[in-house]
Order: sequence, then C-alpha cells, then structure tokens
Amino acid sequence: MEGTPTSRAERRRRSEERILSAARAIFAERGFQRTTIRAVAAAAEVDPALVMQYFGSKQELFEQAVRIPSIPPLDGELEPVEELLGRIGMKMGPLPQATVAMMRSMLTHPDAAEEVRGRLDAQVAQLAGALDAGDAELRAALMVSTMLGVTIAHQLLGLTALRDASPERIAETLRPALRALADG
Amino acid sequence: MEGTPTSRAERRRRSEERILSAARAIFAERGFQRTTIRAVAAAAEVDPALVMQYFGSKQELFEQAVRIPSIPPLDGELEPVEELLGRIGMKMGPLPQATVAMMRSMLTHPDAAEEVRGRLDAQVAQLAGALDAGDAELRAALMVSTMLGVTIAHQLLGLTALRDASPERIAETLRPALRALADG
DNA sequence: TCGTTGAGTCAACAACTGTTGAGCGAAGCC
DNA sequence: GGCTTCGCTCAACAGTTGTTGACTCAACGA
Repeated sequence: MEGTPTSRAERRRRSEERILSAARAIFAERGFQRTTIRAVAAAAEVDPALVMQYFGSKQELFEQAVRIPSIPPLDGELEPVEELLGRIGMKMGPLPQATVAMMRSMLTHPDAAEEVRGRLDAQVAQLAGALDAGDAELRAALMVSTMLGVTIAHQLLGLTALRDASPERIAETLRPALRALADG
Repeated sequence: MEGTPTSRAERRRRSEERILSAARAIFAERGFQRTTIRAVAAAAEVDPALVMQYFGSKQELFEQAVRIPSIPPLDGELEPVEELLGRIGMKMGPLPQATVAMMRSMLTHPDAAEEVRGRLDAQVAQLAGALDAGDAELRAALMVSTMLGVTIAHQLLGLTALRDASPERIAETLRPALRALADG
C-alpha cells in the first residue's frame, strides 16, 4: 500500500499541504472574511482544531496560504512593456490561487491591502527605473494600475466583454495603450 | 428651539438619514462583511433594532445605502475619451461614499459584484457604441478596465505614486493611453 | 515490549452576529 | 383629556465564528 503513507512525518506533511491547498482555494473564492476555518478543514477532510494546531490562527493560515514568490526582476532583454504584457499573457490563463486570494481580499482585509500595495509599489519603482522621462514614476504607476484593472475586470469580476476574449487578443489590444504610457 | 424637531415625521426622516449616512461611511471603509449593524447604529446614535425596523435586513440597508444614480448617457458633444477623463477628473477628488462602498465590497460580496459588473458592462456597451472599428467592444472594455484599475489603485489602495499626484496630472498622463485604445 | 511522542479528534467556550418581540413614552387625533 | 399611533429601546435568541484543552491512538525509539 503505497497510496496511504503511515509514516508520521509524511502524514503530517500531506495534511499540512491539503490544508494549505484547501485554504488557497477557499480564500481565492470567498476572500478572507467569508472564509471560515471550518470550511477549510472540511475541504481538507480534517478537524478544524488541526488547522489551528498547525497554523495558530486564521491570519497565520492566510499568510502562509498566499505566500507567493516575489516579483522577478525585470528581464533586461525585453522591453518593459513586453515584459508586462508577457506577464499578463501568462496570467490571462488562470492566475495562481494564492494571487487570486490576495487580490480578492485586498479591498476588505487591511493586511492584504498593505501587502498588495507594497508589491505594486515595488513593481512601480522597478518599472519606473526602466523608463526615461521625468514623470516616469507616475507613468509606471498608471501602467501597473492598468494591468491591475484589466486583471480584476477579467479574472475577478468577469466583465462580459473580456470573458470570451483570448489572452493574446487582450494583450495585443492593450499594447498600444501601455506603450503610450511608457513613451510619455 | 428649531434645532431639535419634535415632529414625528421629521424625527423619522432624520433618523433614517443619519442611519443611511453612517451606513455609507462604514460600508465604504470596511466593506459589506466587516460592517456590523451595531456599528452603523452606534455611529448613527440609534438602537440596532431600529436599523432593522427601518430597513428589514443588513442586505437591504446596504442596497439602499449604495443606491447611486445610474451612469448618465454619453454626452454627444464631447469625445468619449474626454468624457471618461472628465469623470475621472471629478472622481479624482473624493468619490461619493456610496461608490466607494460598492467598489470596496465588489470582490467579496456576490451581490455587489453582480451590480458592479452590470454597471461596467453597461458602460462598456455605451462606450463601444461611440467607437468605430471592429473590436470596439473589447477596446471599450479595456478602457473601462483601465479606469477601474486607476481608481482602485488611487482611491482604495493608495498606491504611493498616485497618492500625491493631482487629478489633472493623472488625467493628462492617462489621456494618450485611452486615446490609443479608442483609436485602435 | 513498553513508555514516549505527536498526529488527529471531540466537545466545548466565549465572543460576536443578524434578527426578533415585547414594551415604553411621547406625538397625533378625536 | 383620553385613546391611538408609532418612533424607539431593551433584552434576548439562535446561529456562527475563532479558538482551546482534554483526550485517543498509532508510530516511534530504546
């Protein structure tokens, strides 16, 4: 019977992973407040108390569930605009659940808001460094905001006009706008 | 003593207005889930039961508090781009609390999500009608999404790079991007 | 084999939530 | 003045929530 491991460490690892996976899914679907530990536990087929025992609190569970690798540095080769579009291009397929969970909570959960703001600020700074003219930071911020808006409208809100558009077509249509922002 | 009206109808009207005003403020600040009827009642200096008596349920209170005049039809005179920017221009000052409440809740409250999606869809359709080329709807959707993203980043998230930029400068910097989307 | 450890459960607490029904007191009407 | 109406409050219920402590039992190390 390889399927059901009886090793202690292995069982623990798997339970923890099942919990984290369930948490990501439910946080992504409902956001922080509407997600209950009981619901996560049920989805992970585990007792609610176990979730507490492993993660200490709902907040801790959230933090660990949405922990995401930080934004990779700008690829010096590609143009910033193409870099951004590429990220969208990839992200126009389903976003990682951790990202969705983070975004879904960012307007109603102060900690998520601060985390997202921090990451976007960083991305703005990074992007601004790759632009030239004087108000690079403002233009970078507007580029990032545009990406944010399109992602929200497409992935979280499901705007009808965007729902059936292919990622490539979106990226392609968006390109001139981003370029206009990049060039000033 | 004009300040404290003793007329029944007048008292009722004022209480209802105080409740709605408090509700708008707190819904705008915390979103639907994190807003409690008790908090609204306290802010309105009223008993929680009164809120129920007047509005029937928390959901009803929310709906009445965020009720907003629907989007005015596109002014045929102005170009669509300028029209949009104008609205942003106004909205770059503080947004109406009802709007903020709606937006703050839209990612975590299904009803708010549907309402916002509906309004944005309508705005897209309206805008698409004013553009010419083939994929007008997609481009209109991206214009609206851009506005959405900038508004969120600026008003709800407080991106540092946007926080200290004047509405005019934002609108001005954004114009070429929107125009690029509008012209195809 | 046996005591220890730790994964996992069970039942409960305490706080908070939306919501309700009975009741008080003053404004309105005759 | 007396009856009615209704704005408003009080106290409570019932469900849900995060969280906890005692407990069970199988894996583990000697």
